[in-house]
Formats: sequence, C-alpha cells, structure tokens
Amino acid sequence: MTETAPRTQPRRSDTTRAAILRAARERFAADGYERATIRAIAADAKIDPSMVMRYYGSKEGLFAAAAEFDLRLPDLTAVPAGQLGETLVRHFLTRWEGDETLVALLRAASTNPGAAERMRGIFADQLTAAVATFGTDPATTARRAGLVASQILGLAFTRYIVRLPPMVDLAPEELVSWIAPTLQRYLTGRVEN
Amino acid sequence: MTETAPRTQPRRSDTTRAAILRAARERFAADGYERATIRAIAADAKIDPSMVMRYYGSKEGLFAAAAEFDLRLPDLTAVPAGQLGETLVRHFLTRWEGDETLVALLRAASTNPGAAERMRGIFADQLTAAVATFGTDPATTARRAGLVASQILGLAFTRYIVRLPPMVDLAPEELVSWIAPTLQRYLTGRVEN
DNA sequence: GTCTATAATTCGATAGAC
DNA sequence: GTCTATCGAATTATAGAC
Repeated sequence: MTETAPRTQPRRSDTTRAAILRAARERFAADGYERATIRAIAADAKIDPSMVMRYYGSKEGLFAAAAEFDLRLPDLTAVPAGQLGETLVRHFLTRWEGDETLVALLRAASTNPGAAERMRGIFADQLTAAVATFGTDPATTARRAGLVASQILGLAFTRYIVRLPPMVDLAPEELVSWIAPTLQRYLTGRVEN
Repeated sequence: MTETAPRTQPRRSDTTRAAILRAARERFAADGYERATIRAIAADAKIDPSMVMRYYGSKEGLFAAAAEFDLRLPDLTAVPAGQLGETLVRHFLTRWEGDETLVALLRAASTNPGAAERMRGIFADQLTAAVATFGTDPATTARRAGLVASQILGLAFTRYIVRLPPMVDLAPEELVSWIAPTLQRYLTGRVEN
C-alpha cells in the first residue's frame, strides 16, 4: 500500500502539524523560548504533548520549524531611488503586523543562541542581498544593511517587545514618515570618515 | 549591643552582597533571566546559594537589585544645539561598553515582564526628561524620546545581543558619525504629517 | 497515530544545625 | 552569618500499551 500518486486529501497529521506550528509561534512570540513549554503549546493545539516530540524531535527542533522566516523583501530595483527608505519601513511594518513569527524570533534571540544565529542569517543574507541589488559600493553594502537592521529591529523591539508607549501609539504612517529618511540615508548616504 | 555609631569597617555581608550583585549582572547579561540560575550566580560569587535567598529574598528581588540602572544622561542644555545627536550616541556607547547592566536589562526585558516595565520606566523617565530640557514643543517630547530610544536600543540589540557582524565590527566613532544625524533629526527635526 | 506513565533533571525556595 | 539537606514543583524526553 505504498501510495505514490499525488494525494488529494491532506493527511490528518498535516493539519495536526500545522496546528502545532501555529500554537508554537504564538507561545514563542508571547513568552520567549524558555517560558514557552511544550505542554502549553500542545494544550493550545489541543493535542498530546508527546505528539510534539514525535513530529519535531525536540523543543529546539520545534522552534526551528516554527521560526522559519522569509522577509519577502520587494525587488528594490523597481523602486524609485528616492523612495527606498519609505518602501522598506512600510514593508516591514505590514510584514510583521500580521505575522508573529518575527516577534517570536526577536524574543527568542535574546536568550537562545540558535535563534540569534538564525536572526543573523536572515538579516545578513536576505537584507544584504536586497541592498546589494542597487548600485552602491559593494564595500559598504554589509555596513549599510547592518545600519538598516539596527533601526528596523529597534523599531520592532520598542514597539512589540518593550512596548514603549510613544512607539506603540504612533500610527504606521507616522512611523514611516519619521523612520524612512533614516533608512534612506543609511542606504544611499555618503560614507563618513 | 545595638551599635548606632557610624561604622568604619564595612560588614562582611557588604562585600558578599556586592560579589553577588556583580555575579548576577554577569549571568543575567550573558544568559537572560530564565537561564541565569541562582545556583550558578552563587557559584560565581563563591558563596552558598542560600545566601542569595537570604539577602535578596527571591530571584525577582535579586534581579531588581542587580538591574538598577541610571543612564547618567549629560545636561543637554550645555550642549550646542547642533551636537545633540552626536553627544547622545557617544554617551550611550561609552556608558554601556563598560557596564553590562544595560545588556542584562535588555536581554531580560524580552521575556520578563518586570524587566520590560523597568526598561519602559528608564527610557520614559530619564530620556524623556532630558529631551524636555531644551526647547521643543512639549506635545512632541515623548514621541521624540521614543524614536531616539528605538534607534539607541536597536543599536544595542544588534551590536550586543544578536551580534550582527557589521554592527559589531564598526568602530565606536564610525557608529557615532552614522547614527548621530538620525538622533539629531528625531530630536530637532520638524514634525511630519 | 494517540495516549498513559514515568524517567531523569533541574530549579527556586525552606528548615534548621552550627 | 554560613552551610547542609531537602522539599515540591516543573521541565524535556522516553518507553511502551492500545
């Protein structure tokens, strides 16, 4: 009975796996890596804790699967040179207002070395690659991407983790108009020194 | 034998308490709140774990004592208006390059509600108060302070927690020249919208 | 595939001798 | 003030029945 034909009905286990990942992302985002327990995640997903181990091997394995993240950066070569900063801030705000995976990653990166490593990879690879697409001096690409990451992650940290009142209260478009010029300068400004 | 005269010799307990706080700051900074155990802190301080409980009551109490933090912001009224951003970045960099308390607070704030509350207090009180000293519209003071905090904490997060290579490699004065204009605009730029 | 039962640690906190 | 001994709770992870 080894069925090789494509399957039309999803396996039960597929929906179970999806429910686990959903609950895991929620818990990791809300509580961080240590406080988010497999038991609590399983309870949220209405399944037995041992199923989590069966499907994902360990807590680390579960986190690795739940924290898969693609920034989905737009093609910056199609953006007018003067609107790069604005485009990026708006993209990030909409990207993570509706997806708590980045918040989960952000919280976990503070205490979990694996999560920090993944965060480094995401920004070093995806963001640096996007910055490299338009004509800046290759020697400064990594530095510019790092500076952009510092403001973008600082925005996320103060708005979603620490929840500084002024940063929580600002409307998305107000944040865009304040922060876009910062990114614009990091991306296209002249190198100092 | 209730001695009320001022004491010239410090109590033994004073040096013990200081050793505990030192070790606690190190562990909280390196591991975050959950992973830093009372047992490990006591071992670092070369004392018995029960002494930590005796002196600080609980792990929360120990953290509260270890994470006492003063930004020691300079008097901004004595700074030329055009050098506010530069002064602030340089101050923060030197302030926390030699004191791991802020890193401890930063890591703990991600998962510990009490630490997040303390971080809110520090930036809402100390930084907002400093921003209020020079003549900006009081209606925008909190917002400007929040934006400054977002870039300052983003710098700390990427440099000391996530350790993004480009942010780690930049020399302090290079960071100053890149980030100072950002803070300068948040502090003195016109309100958009 | 799903669950029960439990092993093996580890932690914060307490009681009490000295 | 300092230490030993330990409690009680919580965790990840495993073994195995159904």
